[in-house]
Order: sequence, then structure tokens, then C-alpha cells
Amino acid sequence: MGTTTDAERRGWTQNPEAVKQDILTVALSEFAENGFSGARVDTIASRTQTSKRMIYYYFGDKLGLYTRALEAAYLKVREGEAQLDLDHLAPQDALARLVSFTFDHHRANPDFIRMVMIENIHKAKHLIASQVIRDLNVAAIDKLTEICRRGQDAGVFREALDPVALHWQISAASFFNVSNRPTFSAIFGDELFEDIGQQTIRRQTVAAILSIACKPETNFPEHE
Amino acid sequence: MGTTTDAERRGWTQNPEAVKQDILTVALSEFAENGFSGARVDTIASRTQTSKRMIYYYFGDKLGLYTRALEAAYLKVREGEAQLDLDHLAPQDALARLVSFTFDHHRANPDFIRMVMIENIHKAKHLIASQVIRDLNVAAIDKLTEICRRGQDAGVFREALDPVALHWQISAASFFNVSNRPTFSAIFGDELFEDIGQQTIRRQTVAAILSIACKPETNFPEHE
DNA sequence: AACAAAATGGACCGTGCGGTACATTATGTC
DNA sequence: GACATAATGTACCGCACGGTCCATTTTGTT
Repeated sequence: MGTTTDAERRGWTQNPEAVKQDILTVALSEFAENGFSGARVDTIASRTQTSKRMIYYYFGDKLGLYTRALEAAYLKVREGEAQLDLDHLAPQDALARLVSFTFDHHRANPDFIRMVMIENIHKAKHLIASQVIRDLNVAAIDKLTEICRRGQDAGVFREALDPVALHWQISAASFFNVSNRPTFSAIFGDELFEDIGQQTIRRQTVAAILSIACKPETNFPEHE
Repeated sequence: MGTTTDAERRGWTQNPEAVKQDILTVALSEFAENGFSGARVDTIASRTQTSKRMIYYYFGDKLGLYTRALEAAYLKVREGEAQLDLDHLAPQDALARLVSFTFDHHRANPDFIRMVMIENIHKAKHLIASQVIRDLNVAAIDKLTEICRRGQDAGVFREALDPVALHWQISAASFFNVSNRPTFSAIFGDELFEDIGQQTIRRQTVAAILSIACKPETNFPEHE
């Protein structure tokens, strides 16, 4: 390797990093849209600035490209989550905030949700194979674990509370809200997925999670 | 049509209905396993007692077969739901029972869940095209609507309660529990999906739904 | 400038797979 | 039994699509 950086390469006739990134971006969108077998390498190639030849040059085969796209989706969404700061809030408020945030964040990242849906169809085969993603994900629950500990120390959360089970509940609502919108709205209409409906759902979800976390006698306030 | 029934045809050399049913059963399992583009018509044919030729004879093309398999999945699962009788229970108990039942029922029908997942990947395109399924689904919420009405009449449920929003909450938990098991357990381990863990999740879910439905002052008992 | 290595272009290939042509046999009707 | 039609078996087709070959240009090193 030389001493040139990516920044220095900018503007050069050849720019491998940009080419890779270009391919990856298009691939993510195409896999998220059509799934692994549904996506077409030729279609991905045609949507890039480069050629099919380069896809195989950099990513080996279709599976290699898919794996990298999946990793890219996880990386992007975890970066977004890292922005959230909850340390200054009381445990109940921090939890309410985390739920609201997760709900909105999933909604803002439909491609990520679709990639996870696709992975689940494949029984998580590729996710399991990717150490990168495994490492990313165990960290995803750190904030929640910390909130649980604080809430228990303060005596407002139940003693038997399991952060993983609580994360399950938060994920279930936030994920389903995006993943199953097509079938749900096809049957019951789209109202729940418009602004007013989403506010209702989110408020209900926050309340439901708090009722699970908090001790029965604790009267928690209404949250936005 | 003649006067012969299906029962009378049993044992005949040719048995069109049985052939169709055979194809449909295999197709459902294969589509649920691999998705629409992932499934192979040749593979379906080979798992059948009959040939690829007959698939095209009865179902036209791959899409036609998929559509019929999707309808079959919905029909089967709705039949199971019809067994449930809640009229003799108090509103809170009926709701708790409905949630528990839905949770277990989804868990017992993974192929159905996978077909719905696949439909969502396809933005519900085929579900929307099938009037059969649309009709089936609007009826799916009848029991819940009736429970809500009874609970409100009895003064134990909130006045602003929306059956569709409540159904959303019940579905989110019950569906996610099956659909996202692969990725979730790949990251956090499989404990929550074993017996003890599932009891915890189900109990939490029932409690969460009741807390959404019931008036704040209502002190509802713990349910199994 | 010379050379190796990295990056790229474009035509091409093999086959998996959705779908069909053409026949023959089984069944219902009179 | 004669006839129409429904049901089925077998062999096959066309091409979409994942993947590669071979050549050429661009870049880094000395």
C-alpha cells in the first residue's frame, strides 16, 4: 500500500473506493427491493456508473455483493443510533425516549428493515456468517441494559426485568410497523400509517413498554 | 359438472382434485421456504406425485400457482382461528385469551407467517390482487371488535379504544415472534424462543395489550 | 522510461429454469 | 361402442442471468 489517502484520489481518472461505494449503494437498494434471488446483477450494474465486470472484480460473486450490502445496511443504521444520548434523563424518561426513537428510526430506514426481513426469510444464514454484523449487534442493546440497571437501582423498574426481553418488545412494535405495513394497510387501510395514526401507535407502544418495565404501583406520566 | 362427489372419486385412476391439492400443498411449503423467485417449479414438481406439466395445466404459470398457494395459507390459518370461542368470557379475560391464542396460533403456523413476510417484501402485490384473501381478512378482526364493544359497555375499556390499532399491537408481537426469530436469536441467543422464554414473552405481551385496552384505574389480575 | 500491478471495457459463455408442443390415455355422455 | 373432452406423460425450447475471458488502460515504483 502507498501513502496516498482516499481524499487524495478524488478527481483522479480512476477511483476504486468511489466505484466500490457506488456499487454497494445501488446493490443495497436493489437487494432491499427484490431480495437475494429476485435482484438482478445486470440491473444493479446498469444502475451504477460502472459495469458488471467491476462488480465481480470487487465482490467476487452475487453472494459476496449481498453480504457486503447487508453489512453496509447494519453499519449505517447503527451509526444513526449512536447519536442518541439518554444519560441525562431519568430511567422512565430515558426508556420512553429510546422507544420513541427506535420507532421513528426504523421508520426512517425502510431499506434496513427490508434487508432484515430478507435475512429472516433466509433463516439469517448470511447474518450468521458475518462476524462484522454479529459484533455490531451485541452493542445495540447496551443503552437499554444501562437504562434497566438505572431504573432498578432507582427502584422504579421491576427486579425481574430482562433487557433482552424488553428489547424484543421494543423491536417487535418498531419493526412490524415498517415490515408489515403493506399487508396490514392492504387489509385495514392506510390510516394507521399516516401521521395521526402513527402518533397513536407510537404513544400506545411507549405506554405498553413502560407498563412492562415499571413496577405495578408506579404511576408513570403520559409521554409524547 | 356431474353428480359425482370427491369422495366417490377416491381410488380412481385419475383424481384431479387430489392432484391439485398435492401440488398446492407442496407449492405452499416450497414458496414459504424460498420466496417467489427463490422457489423452483422443477423442485415443486419433483416433490409432487405428478409432473411439472400438470402444474401448468392447472395453475397456468408460476405466479398463478403462487397466488393459489397464498390463498391456501390464509384459508388454513383462518379456519384455525374460527375455533376460538370467547363469548362466555368477561371482556378482559376474552382479550387476554385472544392475545394468548393469537400468539400461539402464529407460532404454530410458520408457513403462513413466512408467506405474509414474502408478501410484504413484494409490497402485498399478490394479496391485493386476490379478492378471496381481502374478504377473509376483514373478518379476522370481528372477534376483537366485539370484545372491545363489550369492554366499553362494561366500562372497563377505554372509550377511545380502536380495534384496528389494538389488532396492530397484538399482531406486531405475535408476528414478530415468528418472523424475526432467526435474526433475533442469531444475535441474542435462542433462549427467548424456548419454552420458558416464550412464556415470559407471551405473559408480557398479554399484560401490555391489557394495559393499552383497560382504563388506567382498572386493576386487572395477572393472566396465564 | 521501464515494469508490475491494479483497474477497467466489452464481448462472450453455459446452464438453470420457466414454459410449451405433441402426443396418448382416462373419463363422461349418448 | 362412438365421440368429445378432460387429464396426463415426455421430450423439448428459448433465453435470462450469473459468471468469465481476453485485452487494454491507468497507476504506483524504481
